[in-house]
Amino acid sequence: MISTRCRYAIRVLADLAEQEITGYIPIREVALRQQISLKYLEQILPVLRKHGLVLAVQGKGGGYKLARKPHEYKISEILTITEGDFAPVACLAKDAEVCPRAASCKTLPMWRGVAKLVRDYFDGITLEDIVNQRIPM
Amino acid sequence: MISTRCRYAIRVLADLAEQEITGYIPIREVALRQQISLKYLEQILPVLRKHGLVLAVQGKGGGYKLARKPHEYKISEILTITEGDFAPVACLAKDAEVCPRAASCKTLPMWRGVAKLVRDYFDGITLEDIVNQRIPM
DNA sequence: CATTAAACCTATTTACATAGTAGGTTGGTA
DNA sequence: TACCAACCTACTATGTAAATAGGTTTAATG
Repeated sequence: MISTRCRYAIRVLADLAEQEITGYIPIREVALRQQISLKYLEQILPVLRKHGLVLAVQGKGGGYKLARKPHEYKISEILTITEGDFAPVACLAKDAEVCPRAASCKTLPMWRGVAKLVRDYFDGITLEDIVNQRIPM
Repeated sequence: MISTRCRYAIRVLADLAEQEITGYIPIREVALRQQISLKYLEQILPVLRKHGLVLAVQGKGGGYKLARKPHEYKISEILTITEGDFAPVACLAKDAEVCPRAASCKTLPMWRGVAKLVRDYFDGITLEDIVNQRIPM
C-alpha cells in the first residue's frame, strides 16, 4: 500500500503546481491548505529537494517551489523517491537478498508482471495530469 | 506490498495443484517441499478452508486438497482472502472512514485507476496459469 | 543589530502489523 | 491405545509508519 508520506508528497507538489505565484511558497501555507502536519512535511520536503524535485530558499521570505514544469514530473518518479521501490513482493525489492528458489519459482513471473503494469501506469501520469484531472483509465 | 502470508498461500495451493494424488495431502509434506514453517502454515490453511478453497480431513491419513480444479481459482480471490483488500491507499480500503476531502481530492481517480488495473490483472490469472507458467504479460 | 520567519536536522514516541513460535486440543485411523 | 493429522489460541520479536518535539542555521527587514 502507498504510504501516507508518499501521498503527502504528491499532494504538496500538486499544491505547488497549482499556485500562480512564481516565487517561493512557505511550506506552512501548504500544510494549512492541505491539512497536513507541518512538522511531518518538514521531513518530507528536504528529501524532495535532495532529489531535485523542488527548490528551497531558507530564511524570511523563503520557501519552496517546483524545480520544473508540472508536466515534467512523472508520478513514478515521485513514488520511487518517497517509496523507494515498486516491488510488489520482498524478493523483487532492489536490496533483496538472492533467492535460491528464484529460478524455479512459478509465481515470480506474475509478480514481475504486476510490477511492470503498475510502473507503466505511473509512468504515464504527470503532475499536470493530476492538477488538470486527466487520469487515463 | 504483498505479504508473505499471501505468497505462501498461493505457493501452497499451487503445490497442491501440482500433486498427482487425488487424496488428502498432509500440510507437513507441503511445508517441507516449499521450505515454509509448518506452524505458520497451520495458521494460514484454516483460513483457506473457511473460505472454501481447500478441503481438510483431520486425523491420521488426513490432510488438505483443493476444493476445485486449478483453473477455477482466480489469483484475485486468493489475494482478497489473505490480504483483505486491493486498496493501494488507506482511503480506498473497505473499512476506511469517510474522507471529507474525497470529493475534491485530485489524486483519488489515480488510486482508483491503479486499483482497477491490478484487480483486472489478478482476475486474469488462475492457479492453472501459475502451475503451467502461462503468465499474461 | 536585533527580530522574525523560513528551511533544516535529529531524536524520540506511539501505534500497529507481520512473521513466526509455542503448546496444547480435537478428531480420525490402524 | 497409539499415532498423526488438522485445529486453536496466545504470545513474542521485529520492524515500520506517522507523527511529535525541540532545537539550529540562514536570510530578509525594521
